Amino acid sequence: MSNNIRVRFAPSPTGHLHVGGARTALFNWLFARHEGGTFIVRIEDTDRARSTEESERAVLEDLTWLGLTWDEGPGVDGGHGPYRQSERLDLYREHAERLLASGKAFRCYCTDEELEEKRKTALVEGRVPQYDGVCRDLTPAARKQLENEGRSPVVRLRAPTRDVAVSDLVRGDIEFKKEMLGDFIILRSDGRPTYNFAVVVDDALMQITHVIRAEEHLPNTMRQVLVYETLGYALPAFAHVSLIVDKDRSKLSKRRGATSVAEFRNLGYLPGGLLNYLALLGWSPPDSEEVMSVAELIEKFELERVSPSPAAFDEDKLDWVNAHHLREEPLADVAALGTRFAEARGLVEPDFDRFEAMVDLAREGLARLSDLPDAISFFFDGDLEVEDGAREWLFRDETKQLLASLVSRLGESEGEMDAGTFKAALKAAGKDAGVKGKDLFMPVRSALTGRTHGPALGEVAAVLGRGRVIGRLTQAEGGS
RNA sequence: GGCGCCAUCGUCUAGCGGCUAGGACGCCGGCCUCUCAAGCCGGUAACACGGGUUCGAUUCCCGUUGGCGCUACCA
Repeated sequence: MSNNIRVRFAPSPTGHLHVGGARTALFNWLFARHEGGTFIVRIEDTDRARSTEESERAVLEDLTWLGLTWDEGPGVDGGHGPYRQSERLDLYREHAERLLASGKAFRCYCTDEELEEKRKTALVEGRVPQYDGVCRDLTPAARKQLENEGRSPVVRLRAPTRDVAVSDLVRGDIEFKKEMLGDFIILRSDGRPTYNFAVVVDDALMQITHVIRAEEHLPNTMRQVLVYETLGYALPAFAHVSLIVDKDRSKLSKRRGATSVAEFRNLGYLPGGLLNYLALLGWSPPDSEEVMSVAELIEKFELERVSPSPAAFDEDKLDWVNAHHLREEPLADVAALGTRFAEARGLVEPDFDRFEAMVDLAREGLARLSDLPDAISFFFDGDLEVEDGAREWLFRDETKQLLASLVSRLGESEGEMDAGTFKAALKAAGKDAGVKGKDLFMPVRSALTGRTHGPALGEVAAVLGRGRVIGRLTQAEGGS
């Protein structure tokens, strides 16, 4: 069932899942599903100051809501765990120990202040700030001395000084100059690993074959390649996808609107709609069919068709994609997702079939589920809100007679009232009153829904049911 | 500052040396229709700039400009 392709999504639990992260996760997931590989989720929580369990829960929840389920990760053991970096500390220590023993890494006793001082001086003198290697070849005696001063060392990699070339699946060949970095830290003074070290140890141990991540990590790739090499592990393939930016080309910011998956969920977007839109940001299908189900995305997805340039988030198009999903996804799913939006507005319908029927009629005109309550509120009992435009139709001279005629026509039919019987009665009543077209429909629509816009009238009447229809017509007739 | 990435309609994109530069969102019209949507038809709008390479560049190379990222004991 699965081949040897293994990819991972590695979020740091510092808040809700961002749409950028969601897209990275999506590309990994689609690639894995398309290739029949394994999708792994790994929690990068080595930054203890910012990571919280609550955030981890939130991120995992967001992924689950999107349907991006993992084959290995928190809660799903696949033999390469644990899947939380905070639980893998011994692994990093062992690897660092190994490098220390072979002389490929060394302990550095420089303090933050000393380093900061040197950095400033370098900047002032117009040099590139870089670790100067003072602790590179400390004698055991010198180290003892420094430790006696109470300094706790970090571990630095003895970085090979040479250019590094990487072949990226979406960007082609990239070359990093050797001047770019000095001996960088792999283990902090408290024994926790730095990002670039932990990532490599984890990716190697978890046998990740394709590292698909955001472009912001591109410069890190050089360090990581060096770590792979000194550790003696084989390099994975890299694919750096572009960033999602704002309309004004800057980083996606909160102030401009929703940025997290949770926010989009609350705004009434469907998981399938959001996923579809996100996929279109930086990837294009081989055909020109842009509205796709998850199954179609999996079938069509290829890394070769991922674009290297940053993409701006466009809510208009998201709405358009979501609107399509709203009316094309299974009615039961849409209705189930819509329930909480309706109930939040006090629109509770115990009969799910009837609720489904309402959603079915309303979804034609919706872009998001948050618009659902407004679109179906008139189906519910209680005081019917009547718009000004609707009131005008009700006050017309001919309306009273028309409605009376319709009530009596409806009285002639028996049993269930479906859209067909209602329409037949409507037509007959129209003949009685000598009106047709707009003059026939609008007064009735107004009486039944209190509005001048809405789904097909016959279907609306059927969902309302004979009792409500006659009740509302009678009430409107009396009031007109 | 240094290093790196990116550059086709307002936006998402197709294009992989020869195209009237295609599609989608949006916008503007029209059709359909009881209405709103949807749907259908039509319109609007782009190869950042300058050098090369080539018979021929949107496409390949270099530079400029612009945008973004990295430059932490954050990820």
